[in-house]
Amino acid sequence: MSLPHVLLGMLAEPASGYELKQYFDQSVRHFWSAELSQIYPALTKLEKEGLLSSNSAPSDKGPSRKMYRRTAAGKTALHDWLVDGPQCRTERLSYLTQVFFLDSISAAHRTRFMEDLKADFAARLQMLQDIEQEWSGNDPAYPDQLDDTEFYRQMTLQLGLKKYRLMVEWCEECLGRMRKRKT
Amino acid sequence: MSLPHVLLGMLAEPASGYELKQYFDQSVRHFWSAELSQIYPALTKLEKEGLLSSNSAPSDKGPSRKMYRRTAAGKTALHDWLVDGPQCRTERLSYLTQVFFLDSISAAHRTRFMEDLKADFAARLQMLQDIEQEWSGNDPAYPDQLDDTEFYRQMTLQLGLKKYRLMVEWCEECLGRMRKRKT
DNA sequence: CAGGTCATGTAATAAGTTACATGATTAA
DNA sequence: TTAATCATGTAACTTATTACATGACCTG
Repeated sequence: MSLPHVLLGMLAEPASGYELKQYFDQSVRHFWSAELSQIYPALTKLEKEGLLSSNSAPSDKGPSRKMYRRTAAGKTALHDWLVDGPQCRTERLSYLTQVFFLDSISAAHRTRFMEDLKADFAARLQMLQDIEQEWSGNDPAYPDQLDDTEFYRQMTLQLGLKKYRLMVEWCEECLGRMRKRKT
Repeated sequence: MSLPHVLLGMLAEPASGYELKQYFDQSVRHFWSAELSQIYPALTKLEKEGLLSSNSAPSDKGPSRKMYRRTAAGKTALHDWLVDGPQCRTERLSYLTQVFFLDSISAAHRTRFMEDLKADFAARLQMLQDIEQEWSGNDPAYPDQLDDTEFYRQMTLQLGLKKYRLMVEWCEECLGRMRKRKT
């Protein structure tokens, strides 16, 4: 039950469903995502529950948009969700189940697998590094003098960077250990 | 579409649905899980597709069990899944979306949140450390002289250990940075 | 006027969780 | 005999993905 809360969080400023999808793709992409076909019904439901209100508004480009804003009840719901403490659902990492059964394929295929995995993590790391470079370059307050809103967002970016660095490192270690065994 | 493949992977040795659930809870719990209500239909479907076969067999304790075994086609399906390369689905980490919006609550609540998060990661780390200690204590081959099957399983354990250590470290860093800002 | 992007939705399917239902066997 | 564990399943619901449908507006 997180998507509704993420939407409530993003609606500190009024926005349309279409815009919210863009926020997803720009800012939280490395730890959450949602399709438009999931966002629109979720917004409708939140409005029905009184956590959001909406009105039609003209757009700069294109047809008129349905702008949603958070109600007082919506703000409370967001607050409650956060104060309730961390939500750690069970992670599901397909690629780790694959590593777990990696003995089922040939040594050559295994090496290939771990190299592909490393490349994938390296690419994700690069994306986050680009974001950080841009952010730190444009904002002298980066990272510890940022205002609260940006400070906590930076914390999630920092974790992403650390994590993907670790993933790449782990892949390299694995490849090294695998090489040693072969000889 | 991973659960069927995980089941195929686990069925290197014949097992019942009930046993497979126990394997889930014992071995891959930190990166995959499944309920019995999901496992049973999945097994039925895999049998219908010819990737598994089954027969009834008496149990040591309790009623008779339906033992599944992997067919040749099942082994091929597992092989293909692995050779096809790493499956990196989009991760969904609720707690990171919460951190992202942490500016919405009071400083005291934020600190509390990060401390709870740290405690959660620390507990998970402890569990994995216990597993490692037992394993390395009982098996002189640990970790680099293990046979292939166990070697690749150990790699997933190693990543878990690294990752949760990093998570705890990140929480501590965050708490430190938050403290500095307050003054 | 054709193709792109802006904009909002529905339908069908897949994946996963929670609750419910049933019954055998065993240990206290 | 009664509670726990062993054992298999169904039903209802939630969450998420993919495909489909529609139409406005803008640029070349």
